[in-house]
Amino acid sequence: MEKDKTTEIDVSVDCVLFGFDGEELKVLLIEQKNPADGSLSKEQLQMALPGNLVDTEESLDDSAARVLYELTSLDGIYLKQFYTFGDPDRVRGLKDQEWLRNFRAHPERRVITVAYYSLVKMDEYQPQASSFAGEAKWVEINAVPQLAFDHNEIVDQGLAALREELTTKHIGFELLPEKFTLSQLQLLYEVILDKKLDKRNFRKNIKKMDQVIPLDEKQKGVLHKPAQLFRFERDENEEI
Amino acid sequence: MEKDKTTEIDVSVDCVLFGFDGEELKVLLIEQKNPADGSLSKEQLQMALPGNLVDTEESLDDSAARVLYELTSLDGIYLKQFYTFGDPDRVRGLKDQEWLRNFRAHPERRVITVAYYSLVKMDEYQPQASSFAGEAKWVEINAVPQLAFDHNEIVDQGLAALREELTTKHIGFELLPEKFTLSQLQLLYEVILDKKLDKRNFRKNIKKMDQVIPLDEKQKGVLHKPAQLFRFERDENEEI
DNA sequence: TAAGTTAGTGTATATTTTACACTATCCAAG
DNA sequence: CTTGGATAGTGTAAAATATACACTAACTTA
Repeated sequence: MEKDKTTEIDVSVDCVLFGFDGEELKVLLIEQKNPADGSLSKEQLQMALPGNLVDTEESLDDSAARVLYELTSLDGIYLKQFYTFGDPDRVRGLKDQEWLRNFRAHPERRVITVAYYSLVKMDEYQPQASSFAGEAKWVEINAVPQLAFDHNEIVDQGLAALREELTTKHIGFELLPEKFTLSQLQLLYEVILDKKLDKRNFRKNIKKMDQVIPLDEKQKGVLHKPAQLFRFERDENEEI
Repeated sequence: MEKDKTTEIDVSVDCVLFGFDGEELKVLLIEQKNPADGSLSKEQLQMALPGNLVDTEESLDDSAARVLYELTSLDGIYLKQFYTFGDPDRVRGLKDQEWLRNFRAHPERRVITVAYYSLVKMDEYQPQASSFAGEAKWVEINAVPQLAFDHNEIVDQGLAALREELTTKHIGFELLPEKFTLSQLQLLYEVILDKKLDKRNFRKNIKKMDQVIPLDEKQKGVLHKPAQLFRFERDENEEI
């Protein structure tokens, strides 16, 4: 009698894509270009995280990678599941947000979303004419507007997860160009953690991890003492 | 054209229920009593984690609490989401496990599961004639047999999450009776972390958290020096 | 009252974290 | 070619934290 049950629930993934432009930490958000019914004024337009329904034969990780790829054409990017959001009314029944529901889910069904965050080198990123029917924009993390659904909460938790992972596993390199200086790296840490760090202590810490490798090369064309360049070497046993 | 999509995916929750009997760390597993078709020999019987499909109007957290309640009649228990497992074939298509699918999902649909772990005081636990059609058993964590689906992986990751949370947030008290001695608490830590701890250092650590409150009461009826009893006081800003 | 058993306690050492300031090197401008 | 502006790069002392370690106290039972 319990046989052949199904749930009336849709499953999506959402990605909190972090990027760093050398100064500020940003999040990639998408925006509806032309609301289908024209009923939304400029003010009512809301941005949202890139996300999509999970395909029937696709793992959650693959689905998140697909969302990321469709948006950025980037592949092999650091991508990590951090939480699943599943309140019954987190998506359904929000009158203002018809346009978003249109490409996300059946209007009668609730949707739970498995959230990932991802670190993208902004210089490699190519905005893509979207399968999301929206325009992608980098938004400074402290200037994220009110988003659709519960996406503000997802961004907040994603940032918390990023901070945690940055301090314990030092994943920050993923956001920098191939060759970087220690000052650039420090600035990245400071921006993500939102606090100043001590230069000498920071360098001590970084140098005792042996994934940071000095190159035979210095910064060029700067109007001050040029810094040593470094590259990051991934751990053997690490997946992406 | 992307409108009215739905996913062909079922959503369940699974709970890794940890219990401590004063000596060993245990996990609650359920076992099928009478395979419907009688085709499964003793050897083929597999145990599984308690879990269930998420109801249409129920949040994921509520769903996990319900599974826990249906199994133990316990309420207000520490319960934490730790990961969502969603490989396309993690449930569907496993021939040996028809009986489990019978009460879990439609045989044609894949199911993703949001995994929670939970800490249960074993002395308060009352095994319940099950809505799971199976018998519940506490199994020592190091003696967990091969389980159904990907449930061994879920147990492993649940244990890892428990360890993490124990060391950072000291949630272990949830597993002990109301009044406990520091030796009992230390043993609990040792069993979960699977390593010996230094008695004096452990006590120093515990005593500098001010959630552990000494009572005016000592152990009775033991054949050695009776220990001071303590109780745990929850943080103000903590949810369950 | 002696033997068995676990409770309970402090100190010295090692390790990790923090705080802190000056010299070096490049570029551009005068 | 000298000076000023800018960031790079470096070491040490003090504080805080973590570790290692062994004996006395209190109860029960024989």
